[in-house]
Amino acid sequence: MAGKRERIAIRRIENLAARQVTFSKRRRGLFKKAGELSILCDAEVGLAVFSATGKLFQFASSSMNQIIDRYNSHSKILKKADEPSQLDLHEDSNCARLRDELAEASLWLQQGAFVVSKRCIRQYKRK
Amino acid sequence: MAGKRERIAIRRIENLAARQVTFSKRRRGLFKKAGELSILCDAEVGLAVFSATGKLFQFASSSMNQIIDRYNSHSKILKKADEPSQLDLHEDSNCARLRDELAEASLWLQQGAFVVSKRCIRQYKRK
DNA sequence: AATGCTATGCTTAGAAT
DNA sequence: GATTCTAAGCATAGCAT
Repeated sequence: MAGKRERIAIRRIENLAARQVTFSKRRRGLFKKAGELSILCDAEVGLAVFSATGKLFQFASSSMNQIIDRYNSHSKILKKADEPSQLDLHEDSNCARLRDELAEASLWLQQGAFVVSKRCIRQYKRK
Repeated sequence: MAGKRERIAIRRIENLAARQVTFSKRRRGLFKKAGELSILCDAEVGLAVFSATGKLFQFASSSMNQIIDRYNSHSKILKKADEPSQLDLHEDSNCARLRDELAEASLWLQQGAFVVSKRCIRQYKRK
């Protein structure tokens, strides 16, 4: 009845059912630990997990977009710290990123059977 | 001599030295678990941690850029993970969610000395 | 700041539901 | 495919170095 447990090797679990169960259990454990680390140590944590079947699971102590932006700026600054006109190099990518985000948000809303309200747009434009 | 251990509450550790030690230990544990999950379950895992002092630690089972790209193409389309409540999972409405994202993107651009172009807004409204 | 120790709490493999 | 149960295996809090 009770499972007698042995240590497992860290390699791909071949049995599909066992792999799925382990994925479910360990994923929950990982997300819990990520949340605990962010709270205990005042850290910003972002975690994205894609299952073998392509499903996305995510955790973000703040918001994932904020973390990705911070990651990108961190990486770029590290890579191009000696680059004099750094901001200029980012213009196109920043604009493209924004358009992508707007497009994604729009798609998200459409699939949620919503339409972006004109009031949201007006509020946004006033900022 | 041996530390008698009690369960700890999950809240910010006030003592700086203790917080740093815990950050170091738990961060290692978290990265180890992330790697194990990716191998055992054939999952793609990306993890970014910013310490309270702004230092970046990252893990990616493939490459972080690849994971971010995959995230961007999935995040707004697929349903969220089963992760127990974090800030960005509980917006009251999709409208608020969108507005926050737009504000975030706008802030990002402003920090890069940009203003959101009106053309971006018009493109967005047409969708 | 990082590492070793060890008792204790937490995670989870395996089996059953 | 998720959840429950139990016993092992693991992670780690508190100290000491």
